[in-house]
Amino acid sequence: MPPIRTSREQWVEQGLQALAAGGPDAVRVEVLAKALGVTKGGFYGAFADRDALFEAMLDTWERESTDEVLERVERAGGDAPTRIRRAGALTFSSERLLPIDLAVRAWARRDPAVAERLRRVDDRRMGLLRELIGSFCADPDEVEARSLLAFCLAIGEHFLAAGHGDRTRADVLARAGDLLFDGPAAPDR
Amino acid sequence: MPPIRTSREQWVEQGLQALAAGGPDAVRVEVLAKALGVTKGGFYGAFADRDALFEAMLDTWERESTDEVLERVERAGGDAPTRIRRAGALTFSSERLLPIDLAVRAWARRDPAVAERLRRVDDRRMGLLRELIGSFCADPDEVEARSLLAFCLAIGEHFLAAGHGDRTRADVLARAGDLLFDGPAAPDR
DNA sequence: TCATCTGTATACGGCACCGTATAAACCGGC
DNA sequence: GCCGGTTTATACGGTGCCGTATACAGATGA
Repeated sequence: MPPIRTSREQWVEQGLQALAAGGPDAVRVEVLAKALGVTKGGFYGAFADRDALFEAMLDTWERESTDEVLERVERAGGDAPTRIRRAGALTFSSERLLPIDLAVRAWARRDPAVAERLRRVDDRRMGLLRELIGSFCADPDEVEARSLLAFCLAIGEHFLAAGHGDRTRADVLARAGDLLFDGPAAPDR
Repeated sequence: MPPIRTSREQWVEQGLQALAAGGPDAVRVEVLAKALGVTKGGFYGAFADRDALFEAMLDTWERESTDEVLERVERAGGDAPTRIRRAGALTFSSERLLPIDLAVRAWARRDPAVAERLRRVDDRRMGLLRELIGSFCADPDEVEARSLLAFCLAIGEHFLAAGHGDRTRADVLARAGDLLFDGPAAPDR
């Protein structure tokens, strides 16, 4: 028996790249096949149909975005702030995960099944943020508000087109992070 | 000569609704025609092609999102905080503008021409935020950081799926707004 | 009333894509 | 070498959509 020339994983990976670049409407079986250097002939041996590919893509994304990130973070250890920053970096500085994440977010606005998966992922991330911020902020309401602000900053930043005059986006982000991750009576710096 | 039965404005409006509901890929000439109760026959008298409709849609969106909002805000008057809150409400509490805004944001990530328009719109909005926050915060770097946080909160909130336990999203948003729109030495509440 | 002008319905060719069917290419085991 | 099973190339029918061409309908102005 010949080895599998194009595995399910390859189709999923190519599908995720297409999703990141052009949204779910850009995930076309024949286009993926061309990108893989084959025709669509083999696709329907690995997947029942296009929807089955979507399911597999979302499975992969969900696992990579939560379990794999958290596992790596826990293995590396460190205190709460360190762990959180590492988790954020693994997700939102990832050349691979970030564009997929943003595409899934836009997709979730018009597909309830995607929205439910995103909710599972985001709930775990919010849990981490609460853990970090709760380590220096006592008021639970304020912990929740700061966590939401931090999460919205990490996501919304990529959907915002405004400039900042002389400053760079990185400068402003750094300062915003200081505001969020300092206690309420922080001295001016 | 018969009156125009389906005006450019009607095509644009239907196109914006489709954009809001399903992204640019959902803006299909024949689908819009069916929604308007006509066939696509008349479309190509009003627009050269589908791209011309996109241009007109973005023109309308850009004008409604900036000039019309700002004009109404200035006409209503009030101090800086009042004007800003009114501008935010007109945009992000609008059943009409909000979904279009979010769709344009996702679209801008893969179309440079859309990204440039969004930048013009966002720059004006950031200008307003600086004006509000500058009215009670002296440090320009902090003004910029708080403005970015506020803008990211307004946008990112709609791309975030996480829940907040017993609290409602509105509760958490209100508390986050307090954090942003109070001075740095705000007393606990 | 009739010519005319304008927006529309309809029909068409073309393209991209989905999912199926079938046959050929391929490799491990005999 | 040959077999058997698996993967793939190719061809096909079907669908949905774009943009064009053409004919029709209805209001307007002579």
